[in-house]
Parts: sequence; C-alpha cells; structure tokens
Amino acid sequence: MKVTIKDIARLAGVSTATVSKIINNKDDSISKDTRDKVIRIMKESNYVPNTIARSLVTKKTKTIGLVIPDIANPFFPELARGAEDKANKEGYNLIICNTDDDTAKEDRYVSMLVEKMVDGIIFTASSERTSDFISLRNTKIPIILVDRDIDLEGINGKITVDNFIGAYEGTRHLIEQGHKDVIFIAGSLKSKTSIDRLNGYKKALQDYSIEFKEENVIEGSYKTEWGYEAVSNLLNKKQNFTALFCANDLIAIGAIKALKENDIKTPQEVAVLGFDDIYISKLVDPQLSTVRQPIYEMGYKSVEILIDILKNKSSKEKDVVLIPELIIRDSTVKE
Amino acid sequence: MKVTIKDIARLAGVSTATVSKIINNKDDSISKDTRDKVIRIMKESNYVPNTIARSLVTKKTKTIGLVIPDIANPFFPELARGAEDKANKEGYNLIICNTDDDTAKEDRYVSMLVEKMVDGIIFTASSERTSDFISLRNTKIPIILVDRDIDLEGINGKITVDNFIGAYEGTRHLIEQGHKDVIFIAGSLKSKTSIDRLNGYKKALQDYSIEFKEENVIEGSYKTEWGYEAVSNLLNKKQNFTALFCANDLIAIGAIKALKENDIKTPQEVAVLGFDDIYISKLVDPQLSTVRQPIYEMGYKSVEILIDILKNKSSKEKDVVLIPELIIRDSTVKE
DNA sequence: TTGAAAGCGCTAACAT
DNA sequence: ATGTTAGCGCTTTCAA
Repeated sequence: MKVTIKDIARLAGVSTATVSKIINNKDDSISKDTRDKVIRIMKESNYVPNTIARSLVTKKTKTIGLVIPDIANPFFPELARGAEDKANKEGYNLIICNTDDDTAKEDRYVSMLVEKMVDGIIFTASSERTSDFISLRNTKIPIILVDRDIDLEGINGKITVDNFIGAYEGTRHLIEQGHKDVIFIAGSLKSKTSIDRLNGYKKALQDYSIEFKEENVIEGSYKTEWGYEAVSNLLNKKQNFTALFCANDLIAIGAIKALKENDIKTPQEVAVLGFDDIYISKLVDPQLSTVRQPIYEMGYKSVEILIDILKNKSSKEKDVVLIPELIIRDSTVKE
Repeated sequence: MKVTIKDIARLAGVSTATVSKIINNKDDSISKDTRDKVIRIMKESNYVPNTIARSLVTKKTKTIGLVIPDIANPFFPELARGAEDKANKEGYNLIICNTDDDTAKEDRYVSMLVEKMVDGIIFTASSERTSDFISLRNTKIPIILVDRDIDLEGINGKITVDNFIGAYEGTRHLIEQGHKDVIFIAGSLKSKTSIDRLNGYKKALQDYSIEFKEENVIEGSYKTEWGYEAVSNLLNKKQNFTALFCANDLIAIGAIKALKENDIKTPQEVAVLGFDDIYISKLVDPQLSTVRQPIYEMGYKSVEILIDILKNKSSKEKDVVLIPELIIRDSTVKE
C-alpha cells in the first residue's frame, strides 16, 4: 500500500500539517527534533509525496506542455532538449505533443493540457493557425510562442529568430563569393518566417545591385525531397545559377544530392547554403554552410521566460528575437 | 474564474453526480433531456474538466513517463514519436525525461514520475544501471524496458531487438561481398546490446571459416567522433581491412568521413556498414547500408504493451524481441 | 511549536 | 432517473 502523509504523521506522532510544512521547507517554526524525526520516518517508509493531491490545492502542477509539429523532425529534438533542460533545472516536467502542423490536433492537445492543469505551454504554431485557443480562454495559463512567429490573441511571450537578418547575411555571403545568380529555394511561402527570409534575400540582392528575378525564387516544402526536386527542375529548364540558398538544411541536403547525381560539384560549380544548422549539417558531404538558428537556446529561453512569468506574473523580456549566425563550412567556399 | 463541475451542476439544475456521469459517458441511466442540457451548458461555459481532481480519486493520470538518455540523440526522436503516437491514440500524454545515461538522474526522474502518479514508465536504461528504483517499490506503477536489455527487478515488460541476429546478418552481408578483413568498430562493450552484436559478428565469421582476430574489434563510444578516430588509428597502424562494421550509424558516418579525408573510396576500397538506420543514414553520401532497428515501432509497441498491462494487469506479449533488417544501400556494394 | 479543520474538484457507492 | 455524501492526499489558515 502506498504510504501517505497521514501514515507519516501517525508514525511520527505529529499532525499532517507539521509533516506538510516539513515537506515544503516551511519549517522555520518546527523544532529540530520533530523535523529530524519526521524526515527519518519519511526515509524509512520510502515516502513519496503525491503531487497530484498537492496540485489540487496549490493549482500548480510543475508541468509544462511542449506543443511542436513533430519531434522526429530534426529541428525539434534540440529545441525540446533545451526546453527540458531548463524545465528540469527548475523542477518542472515537460509533456510533449506532436501536432503534425494540424490545427485540430493543436486544439485537442491544448485542451488536454488545460485539463491536466499544466502551468504553462510552449507552442510552435502551424502556419495555418490564426485563432487562439478556446480552451485557454477561461484560464490564466501562459503560452509562449517559439520559432514560428504568428499574431495570436493572448500570447504571453515569443521567442523567434531574426529571419530577415539571417537570410540577408546568407545571401550576402553568397554574393561575396562572387555569385550573381542565386536561387532561393523556399519552403512554404505562407508563414511570416519564410517571407522574412525571402525579404532578407531580396534586400541583399538590392544592396549589391543585383537584379531580383521572380523565377529565381521557387516555393515548395521544408523537406529533403523538395530540394532534390527543385534542383532537378532547375536543371531540366536549364536555368542559370551558380548558387543555391535553401530555406532550410533539409532542402539543402536534397539539393546537393541532386547536384551530385548530375555530376555538378559543390561548391566548385554550385554553392549551396542552408538554414537552421541542424545536427546533420556537419555530417553530410560537403559539410553544409548554413545560417545557424540557436535552436537549443530557443527551447531553453522559452522555458526560462515562461517560468519567469509564472513567478512574477510577467517577464521583462517577453519578446525575444535571437540573431542567427552564419556558419561557413564547405558547401559555399571554393578552396 | 475557472468553471467547475459544481457550476455546471448549478446552472443545469442537477447534481454534480449527474454531470460527472455524463462527462464520463456513464450516462446509460440519464435521460436524453438532462444529458443534452448539461452538454449544452458545458459547451456554453467552455467547461474543461479538471483531470487532476479526477486523478486524485481514480488513481489514474493518463500520463506515461518516457525516460531516455537524450532526445537530441538521433535515435530517440523516432522512438519518442512512436511512443507518443500510440499514447495519444489511447488518450495518454507523455512526460519526457533526458537522463544522459546518468543513473542519478534516472533515479531523480523516476521519483518525480512517481510523485506525479504516472500510470506507467517506458525506460531506456543506462549501461551503468544495475539496481531497481526504490521510489517504485511501494507502487504498482508498471515499467517497460525498451532498447537496452538489462536484468532488473520488477520489470513488467521488455522491448528489444535481436542484436545477435542483426550483427550476424550484417557481417554475413559483408563476407558475401568478398570481405575477409572486417573490423568491428564497437561502441562501449559494457552493455548486453553491444556484446550480443559482437557475438553475432563472431558467429558469422566462424560460420564462414574466417579466423576471428582480437585486434579487429575496437571499442569506443557510440559517437561520430569515435568512428572518425577509430579509422584514423587503423590507418596509422596500417592495419589490414576492407570492410568496417560499425556498431551504430553515427560511428559509420564518422568512419566514412575519415576514409574520405584519406582518399579511400567507400565502398570501392572499403565497405562500411552501420547499425540502427537513423534518419540521417539515407542523407549521407554514400547512402549508408545498415542494420535497421525498427525504432518507431519499438516506441509504439512499448506503449502498446504498457497500456495492455494497465488495462488487463498483464500482457501476453510482455517480452518482445523485434528482428532487425538488413538495409543495403550504397556504402557496402560496389556497382 | 504544533494541530484542527476546511477545502481543492472530482468520482463512486449508495440512496431515493 | 437523479441526488447525497464520503473521501482521494494534500495545503493552509487559524487557533491553541
């Protein structure tokens, strides 16, 4: 049978209130004797407090919901790890939810999280999402947006990356390597994220007096397959290009693959630049130059801000924009 | 203010018991009229039941703990996704815990999970672990071992892969490609997993009358860096080899990298075989031949068995051994 | 320094 | 067909 606070109280000959105070370190007024005794008995009985019961009273579960599109997408494990590290450090646990960018699943998960009385939610929205969460309305559960920047009612914080600057720096790097015909292989062009990146690309072109051509921007999805397909199409159409700026690393990897199969050398004949700097980027050949997003930090920071809000009802830095960093490896520079 | 079951009862002019029955679909005996009315009022008030309160009485939280070494290690996201998919399908949530293969962290997390009254735990043990969990002793929380096979008290189920067969088939494939000097680049050789793989390798050698040489087995860690280092050492020592069987894909990727840097062609000069078939394997160049572990299925199955135990107090198939599959891609076969 | 007692929101007999 | 009530394990005034 599970031992409860009552058992401990009985065994120690004290009240449950006393035991409770000791458990919660509110024992300023408890004599060392009783304290020691109670602690000893708790140890001896392998007592584990029931936080569910506690939560019912305190309205705090020390649990955070992490709602992301897909933990199997290489971008998110790092984000999740950052979030979990900070959460754990502060005594919180993380409930993980995979939405597959499906707003209906998003709604269902958020509702489940509300039922479970999580203290807060970290949320990466699908690009389809436009409305807030009904199940959240009657609560004061804070929600922090991470990665995807959308405008939503009742958001308590936002961690994003400056995609404009990232794309600008990336494009500039390519231009400085002597490239004039830079194709921008976009993922979906529906999200603010993608549009910011596209605008960064355009601005760099403009600053270097390179004409922007519509046909140099092609839109698909954020997947390896799209990178492969995009390059195949380009080649078929015999479109001119010496550099490829891919909206994420997965696309870049697919692009390089297509290039290879057509005996086109990276970076000697075509330079390829990615975005994100996922774990794999260092592992492919050639090693991928990319615009690094501080993914781990985004996860970590989002929980940090969330907890800050939990403690102080608000956070000074509720909207954090992290600056991406250009990582130059082998896929963009000729030796 | 948060609306509770009492509010609904009051608004509908019924008792909380009635509302409770409706919430839980135990409404055989409730008239359609009251049912409809109560449901309408719940909707109108955006009522979300508080499962914490429910859990306190039912002793069920519909939550499962997933305790793994590191979600950022490319092996585990797939496992986690499989587990989460099945959990979600059954109405459960997953709490994720990263232990970094540290037994102290394992203990702490399991203790937290017990406090939170999870219904069960899915656990990938560090190779250091030998003892059971003290915090679990007074409970009947089932725990399922996944991936790492160790002998532990009070385990309710086990999902593993037949590493012996996997390594045997892998080695055989290499031998059949004409290789006699096959190096086995092991990760750590402390776990049952690794030892099984080593034995599979030995057995295949033996069955094909190839002498086993001690110096052909080298031990390190399950990381890219080790694969790189191992090959560098081999080359320095001018040791003879035409094939590398790596204990996981990460090692294989590191090995290929070292080979490339020394202008040794894979698979023409040296064949490289991995183990696991993580997502990245298809993305590297050459595409990695590997012994595929059904990672997603392992996660999925482990939750399936856990829930089976939760429902029926036991499961017919509590110890599942999945069979790995040889995936032949480009790193082992000359064209 | 300690304890009594109310109550968190819900479920589950048991009545009616 | 519906309601009464006890109680899950804990925290938290308030009193002693």
